[in-house]
Amino acid sequence: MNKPIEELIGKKNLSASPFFKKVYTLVAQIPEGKVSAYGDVAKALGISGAARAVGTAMANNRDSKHVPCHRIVRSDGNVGFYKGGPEGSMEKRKRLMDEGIEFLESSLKIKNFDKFRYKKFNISLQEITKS
DNA sequence: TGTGTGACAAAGC
DNA sequence: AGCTTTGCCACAC
Repeated sequence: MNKPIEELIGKKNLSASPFFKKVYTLVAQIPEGKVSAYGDVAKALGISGAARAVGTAMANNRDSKHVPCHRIVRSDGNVGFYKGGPEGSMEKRKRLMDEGIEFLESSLKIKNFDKFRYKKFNISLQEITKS
């Protein structure tokens, strides 16, 4: 038997689990030119302490075409990791800059984080409730 | 059931 | 302003 592709590329198939599906649904709402923190997403789901779990969800995102995981950053304005780890941080920064996000000079930190921060997620009761 | 993992966060220094 | 420490959570095995 061949190994599943997920294993070959270093990702596991977490995207099917309920929690991650909800996360992806929210992240998909973030418009271009806006960013949100891992913790913001967790909070929107009513699990304010699950920032770390949101990070896990991003690391295992299978559908970057519809789930703009580069728009999820750290609560202090640092871009955080991308595409599996710190190697991707610069690319993440570039992608965000291309969308109009401003950065501090030679830094991975967003300037005026507040100004670009998106928190108003639309959550239907259904999405939360459905286990 | 219990343990280990990680793209985090807030507090402490 | 930049560490380190400690707490957190969902999920895989």
